[in-house]
Amino acid sequence: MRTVVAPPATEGELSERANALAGRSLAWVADQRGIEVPANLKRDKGWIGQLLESVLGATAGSRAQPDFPQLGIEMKTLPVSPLGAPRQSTYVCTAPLNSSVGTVWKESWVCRKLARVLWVPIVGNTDTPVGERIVGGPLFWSPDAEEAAALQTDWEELTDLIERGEVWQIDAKRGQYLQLRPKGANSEALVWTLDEEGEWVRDMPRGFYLRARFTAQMLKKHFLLG
DNA sequence: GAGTGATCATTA
DNA sequence: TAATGATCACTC
Repeated sequence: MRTVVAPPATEGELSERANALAGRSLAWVADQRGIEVPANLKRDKGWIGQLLESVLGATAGSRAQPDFPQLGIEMKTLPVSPLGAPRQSTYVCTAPLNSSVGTVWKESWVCRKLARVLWVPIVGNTDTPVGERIVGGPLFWSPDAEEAAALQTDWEELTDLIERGEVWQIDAKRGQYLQLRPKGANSEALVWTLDEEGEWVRDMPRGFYLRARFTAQMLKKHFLLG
């Protein structure tokens, strides 16, 4: 059995661990943990994220909590091209379609999840073998006033529609930076939600995602200021 | 090529 | 079933 890496006690310690991985290949990182590198991610879509969680000492599991509960930090890998451009949108959290709570931005899952994030860029293209992709320099991030305001605007628009029972007419085109997309095992997956008339109906589970243009701007700011 | 909608694995 | 980790794959 593999040993478990103890959670970092401080953000500084987490930063040290993350920086120690910068420049390393995923094959090297996986070898540290005695983990095999899959030929492709077709059936292991979350492999990179779970590998990094394992090596950094994040709490394993799929609980609705930050990866580092004591530090209040969420870790996310970010696939980027060799030029540094994000290749995909980033999943934030599940959208609550059936709960009557959290209608205030500051208390929302999105706001709390993004309050403090450790971004770990993974450099490579789709055709780059998984093991040859390189871990980039970590970025500890919190949204600035501008970013927070933009996210809040998008979140409020989407949340308002959910509350009005109009989830069925939301598609991924809404939202400047934050979008709502299907997030289930497949298109057949169902969850309970309320329609316009307050009747319980079944619909697709959804999740909030950050558009690539948002993370691209974020990296650009960091690059220019750093 | 970008972006949306679909999908895969695992754990609680 | 619902949450986590995301990328795949098809359409435009």
